[in-house]
Amino acid sequence: MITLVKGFHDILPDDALKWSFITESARSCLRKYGFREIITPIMEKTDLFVRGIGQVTDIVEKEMYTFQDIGGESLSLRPEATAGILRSVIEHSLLRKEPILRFFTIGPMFRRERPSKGRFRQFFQLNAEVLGDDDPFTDSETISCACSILESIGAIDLVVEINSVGCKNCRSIYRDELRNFLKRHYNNLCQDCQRRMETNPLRCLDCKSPTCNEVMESAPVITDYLDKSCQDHFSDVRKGLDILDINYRLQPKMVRGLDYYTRTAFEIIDLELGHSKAVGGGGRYDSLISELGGPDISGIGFAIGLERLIMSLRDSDEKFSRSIDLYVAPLGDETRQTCHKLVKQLRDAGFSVETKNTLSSLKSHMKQADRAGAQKTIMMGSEELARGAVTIRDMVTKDQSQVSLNDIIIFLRGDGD
RNA sequence: GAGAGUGUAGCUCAGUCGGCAGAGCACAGGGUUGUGGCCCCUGAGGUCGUGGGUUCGAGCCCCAUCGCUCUCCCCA
Repeated sequence: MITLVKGFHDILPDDALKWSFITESARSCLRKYGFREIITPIMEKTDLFVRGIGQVTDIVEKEMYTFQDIGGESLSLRPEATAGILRSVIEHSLLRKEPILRFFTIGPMFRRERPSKGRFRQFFQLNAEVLGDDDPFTDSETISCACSILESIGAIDLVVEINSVGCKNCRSIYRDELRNFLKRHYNNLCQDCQRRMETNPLRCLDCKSPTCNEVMESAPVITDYLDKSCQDHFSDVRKGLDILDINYRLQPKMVRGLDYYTRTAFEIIDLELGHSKAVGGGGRYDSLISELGGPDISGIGFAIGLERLIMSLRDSDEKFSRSIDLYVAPLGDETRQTCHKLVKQLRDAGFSVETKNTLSSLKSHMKQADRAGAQKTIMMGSEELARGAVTIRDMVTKDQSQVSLNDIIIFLRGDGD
């Protein structure tokens, strides 16, 4: 038997119902916020991610699916969506057609991490980006959009953790301060942090090693090093969140896994799901667009992982039960041709229809109709065939009617919606 | 990468002291010659993860190996 690739997973039909519920809820929510869908390839040139995400991030260092194409070019499966969207926007000069863009995409991302509950190597993300608008209210509006999406699929107890990681200037001042601090505590740091101290000191802040944690208690925090404009921006974002009644708390030590974030950074945590696990996160990026060759404008975006949301939905919910309009049960060999045709006519008329072509007993047809969640079952045996009629059974009320072949569609439409 | 757990029917899992391979659910047929869900009966379904060893005899004991799950970690 050939099995799944480790860390990859199938979405089987029962879960696929939840999947479409989530993506459809999200789409309708995103449309309300003015986002339009964009679909970019799952593979890009490796350099896009190296330049976009940052060379020394964990993702680029050891988690990308990177390989050499036959032509010798290095390609990678996308570990996140933003870089690809920006590449596309820049490549097609979309920002010349309109100054502000709101795009979203839903699709698979790939990271070669260790799989665990709700964490996979191929995972689906919903990703939304606002480009060309750095007003603080755009930040709070975007965060509010992310919360709305989660609420539309049933999340009740959300809290937004928010921080400002500053612009390039204040961050470089802070980074030096932090590095000085880390040097003084070098011996108490874990190996990773000793290395990260030079390459990417901010990552030390959310190191989970207990000793590092202790050290970090007294570390300087970024919010004390923000310049005037970053401070103002951050405080206006918070004002926006207050206006929109969004439940948030400040998290001065939060940093993101990707290097490109500046100023606003946030994670959304579903307290209901427990484990203080983030169901989404994102932030603002001031220079990413220009670094990728686009105009010097700012953007903000967020990502929501879908697997955990699917897990949080209940199987028993009626929304996720199998259902079709009609089941057609031909009884006896002589009715099969007429039924074969009838099924096609019903489908052409817009009904979802199942049947079983193999000759079988009525009992077996009924079981199949029940399993398929048919609203009505249409039966035809030799008697009905002779009269040019069918028997239609309502599977809920058990009422049965004799209906002439010519009147079936009228009967079904008059009876239903 | 570190730690722990677990592999037996399609699924969830029992399997006592080493002695014929089991249950529930699901599936198929019947009870009901043309009526689903509930009930009853019957049936089909197994390389006990894999390879070796001990033994008259191994699902069970020993060794090796592989897979999966969870935790740490990292994130979304």
